[in-house]
Amino acid sequence: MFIFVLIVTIMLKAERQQIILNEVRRHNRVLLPDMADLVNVSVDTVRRDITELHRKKKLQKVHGGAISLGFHNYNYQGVQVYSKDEKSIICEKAISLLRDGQVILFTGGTTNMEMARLLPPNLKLTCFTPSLPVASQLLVKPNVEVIFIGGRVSKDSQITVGGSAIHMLSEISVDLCFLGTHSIDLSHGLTEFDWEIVQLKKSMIKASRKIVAPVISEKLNTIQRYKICDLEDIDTLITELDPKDSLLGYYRDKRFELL
Amino acid sequence: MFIFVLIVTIMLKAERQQIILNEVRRHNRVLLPDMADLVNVSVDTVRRDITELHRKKKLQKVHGGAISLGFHNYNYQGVQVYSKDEKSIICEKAISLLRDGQVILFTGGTTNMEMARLLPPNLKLTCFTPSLPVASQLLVKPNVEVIFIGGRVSKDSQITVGGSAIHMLSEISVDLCFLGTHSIDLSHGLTEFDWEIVQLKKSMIKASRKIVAPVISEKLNTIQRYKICDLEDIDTLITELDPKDSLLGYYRDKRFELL
DNA sequence: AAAAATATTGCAAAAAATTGCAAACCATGC
DNA sequence: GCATGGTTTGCAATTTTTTGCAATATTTTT
Repeated sequence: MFIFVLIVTIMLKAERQQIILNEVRRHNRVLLPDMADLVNVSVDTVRRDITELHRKKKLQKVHGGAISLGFHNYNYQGVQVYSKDEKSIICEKAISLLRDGQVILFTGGTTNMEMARLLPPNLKLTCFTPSLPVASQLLVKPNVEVIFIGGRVSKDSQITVGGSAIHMLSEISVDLCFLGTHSIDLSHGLTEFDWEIVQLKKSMIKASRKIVAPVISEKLNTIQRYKICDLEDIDTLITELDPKDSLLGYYRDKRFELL
Repeated sequence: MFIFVLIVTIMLKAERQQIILNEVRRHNRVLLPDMADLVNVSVDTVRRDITELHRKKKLQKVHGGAISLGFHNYNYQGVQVYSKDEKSIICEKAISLLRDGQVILFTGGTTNMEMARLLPPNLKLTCFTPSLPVASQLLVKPNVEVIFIGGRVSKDSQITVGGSAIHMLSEISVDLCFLGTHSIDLSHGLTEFDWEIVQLKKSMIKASRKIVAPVISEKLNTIQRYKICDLEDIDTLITELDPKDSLLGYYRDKRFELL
């Protein structure tokens, strides 16, 4: 004998959209398949619902689901005037250094932001950063815990600087620091044009066991006003060039690793 | 032997509509065929009844049935069109409270974000916030100094939470706090569904001399799981409604200011 | 560069809405 | 009683909406 118990909860479209909207409001970010499961319809239908709610300005439709209107995501498309290839090569090399469970420190800058964007979603990390754009990129990675270094935010760079940030850095110790920089030079080391950011980066160096500097070759052999550290202070230099490239000449004599 | 018992209750139209209306109020939503079954008429008739009740604004007619007006609160067509206007009305009132030189604390949420976006460019403020979206809006204001409250960032809300943030808050004291909230109720006060955010907001209240709560009327008389504070703890309640609006009834008896 | 996930589009079946219409019903007044 | 005009109700034909599916692009991830 078979007993079929079929429980079909018929749901109105309006009701369904209400549930989706509540879920978005509550979690700020929902995935399409989750919603389809929740309200028991196909993903196509949920997609259509989300599209409709998007048209009505009740939420923001994004690839893979929806986010609440208040949820700001930095899309620095404009910044990508840089050759994307060089940057992704560097990021790829940098990401290959990462292992599950590590605690990482990211400075600001477009390279670090791109790197955060390219992090594989399965990588489990704890990331500290004083950069708003970097943080917002990291936030969409499901397995990354983000800890923001607070303090006064510099308008230009969208990085927290100043005593409070430096104090917070003095209390942490991380495995790896990806140190973005504006200029690098054989004799002058790493330099920057903003005094406050230099102070911050000095603290970051102190807080990190290993320093990795991703540097686009354009920045090689340029100098800015203020010094962050010597070449000797960094452990790994990453460029998009072949390590045998002539541009890297004297850098090879240094003790750090060249990728 | 068959016994047919046919009970036909002859029903007046008004009576029928009252039953439908009660059913809607009780269940928040009804399906058209169910109603036809309940009141023993064709679906066409019920449809006509619902259309009529919809015209009279007693319920909301939707495809396949009807939903109660209270239920979809902040969802439905008419409401959401105004949603942005409501928010700007609130923001305008809130911004009118600000003076040059003040030190302000913004929580997260869409209202605070919108408010940050609408700040007049000439206003000179120092703003603390644990919210990434709010911070990024504040950053484009030339005369606003932004200080970010650091700590672990909650993925859902893009707000820093946890001990570090609370500690940082314990060291500051500001003039005004714009306290966003999910729900407000006469007897339950301000409530929220996320425990960590509640803790954070409690700290924010302690750090502020004056508490202003901008609340869209949709959120009035709703309750969430965890309590932030009593109504008595806030100094000003801002809604988009006219202070004489009946919805605000008992709120007028409270000691705080109503805008 | 390949693979996986997500979007888009067109389509068809089912459900629901609309429309026109006629029968039934009600209240008047003759 | 009976005719008149108005309302209500159910029915059927037609149109619209909703929904899932499949084939095809596009985006994201590996």
